Amino acid sequence: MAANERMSKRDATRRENEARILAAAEKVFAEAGFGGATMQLIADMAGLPKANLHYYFATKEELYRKVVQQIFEIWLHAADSFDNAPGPVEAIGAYIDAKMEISRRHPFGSKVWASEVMHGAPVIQDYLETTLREWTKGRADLIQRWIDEGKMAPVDPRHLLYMLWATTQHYADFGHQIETLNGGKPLTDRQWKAAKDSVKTIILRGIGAI
Amino acid sequence: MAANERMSKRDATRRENEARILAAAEKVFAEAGFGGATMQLIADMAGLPKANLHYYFATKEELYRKVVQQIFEIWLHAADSFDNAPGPVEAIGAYIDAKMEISRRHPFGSKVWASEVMHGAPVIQDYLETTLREWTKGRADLIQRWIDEGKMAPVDPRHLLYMLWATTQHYADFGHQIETLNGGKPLTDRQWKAAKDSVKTIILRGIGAI
DNA sequence: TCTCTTTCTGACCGTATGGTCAAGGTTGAG
DNA sequence: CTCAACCTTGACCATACGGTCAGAAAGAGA
Repeated sequence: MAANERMSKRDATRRENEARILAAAEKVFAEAGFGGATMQLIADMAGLPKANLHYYFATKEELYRKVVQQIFEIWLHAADSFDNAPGPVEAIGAYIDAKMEISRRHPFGSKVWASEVMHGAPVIQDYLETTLREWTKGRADLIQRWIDEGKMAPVDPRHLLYMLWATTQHYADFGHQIETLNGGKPLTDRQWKAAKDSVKTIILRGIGAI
Repeated sequence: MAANERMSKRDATRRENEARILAAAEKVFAEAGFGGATMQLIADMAGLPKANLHYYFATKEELYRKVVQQIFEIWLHAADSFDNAPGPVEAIGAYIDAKMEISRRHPFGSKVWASEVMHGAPVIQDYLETTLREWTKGRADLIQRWIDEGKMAPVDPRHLLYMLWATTQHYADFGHQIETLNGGKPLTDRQWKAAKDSVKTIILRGIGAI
């Protein structure tokens, strides 16, 4: 269906239902894990009968796979921040901003992703071995080039990438812990900014880019 | 029972069985999540009939709680590295070493801990609010003192701590991803050392301590 | 050895879950 | 208006799971 065609009522309903189900599933999978999540709970949260879920998504696995893929897309898109930057300060700074923003806006997705990887990536192992592996190699090469050009200190590019992932995703995956240590209150706008700035400052200075 | 008393056969068996069950449970909970883990699987892995598990641990929740508590102990013990150090370089360096070693030696425990926190800490919320909160405040104050004394750059102590946790635990929690990006092979001794050094270098330079 | 306590285990039970299905309702092209 | 395709849903099913229990086995103390 082309974008300029008028959408039929059916198409609109389908699209909306799928979106509701996916959103509900993301939340339930994040909060209960794959094994702890139930189709009934997802259905209730989406406001649909359980049998209807199985009309749109044949099995729990299929629904889960869609959720994980959706997250992977967002995740990869943030990687764009890395490109078209003259040097490490701009690239890594923008990447940290983007990933921190994802942690803030998509905490459920981040948790589902973390859970998937922690359990051995049963669903997205092929993505790890293809897309992610290539992406990582490309960025590691880029970082190495910056090092060779004297734009930053000689650090292991891969461990730097792991550090970026770990630090930014921590704010989503361990958000509950952070909230608890913040007096039980979610981080405010100001605190999120402070978090971003802290991470950027420490890492950029840590790699000798500033 | 005092330590110098001879242990009866019964006591020895009990101790051994509990240890086997806890080890098996840690692995299964880490790999499948609480919801995905089954008592049958834990029993098989421990080499005991399922009914026997329920003799030692009344419910799945109780077994899980023991596993999580065990991990928290190890986690807290690593925190000792922070003490009795003259300044940030020694303290944070030792802490990174200790936590990286835990990630390497107790990857299952780390995953269970991560999973527990990600799911809202249903079991160890009270620990977060008491022990962890106090520990964090103490170390944050200590870091602030170092800043005031000019031993390191002014960074937000709490965000620094989060960064330490995130970065070190990442090597356990996302170990599968790292292994995949390492050509499907676990990190070698040399690579673990490189990881530790990278983390220490970037962070210690990042906080202006070296 | 005898006896009491602790430990072990196969068989069993109620429940919750993922998934199915048939019947009825709704939509839209021709 | 018609009808075929599509969507919705309550009721249902088979299975797998956590947990129970009665009785057998093994150990400890006398």
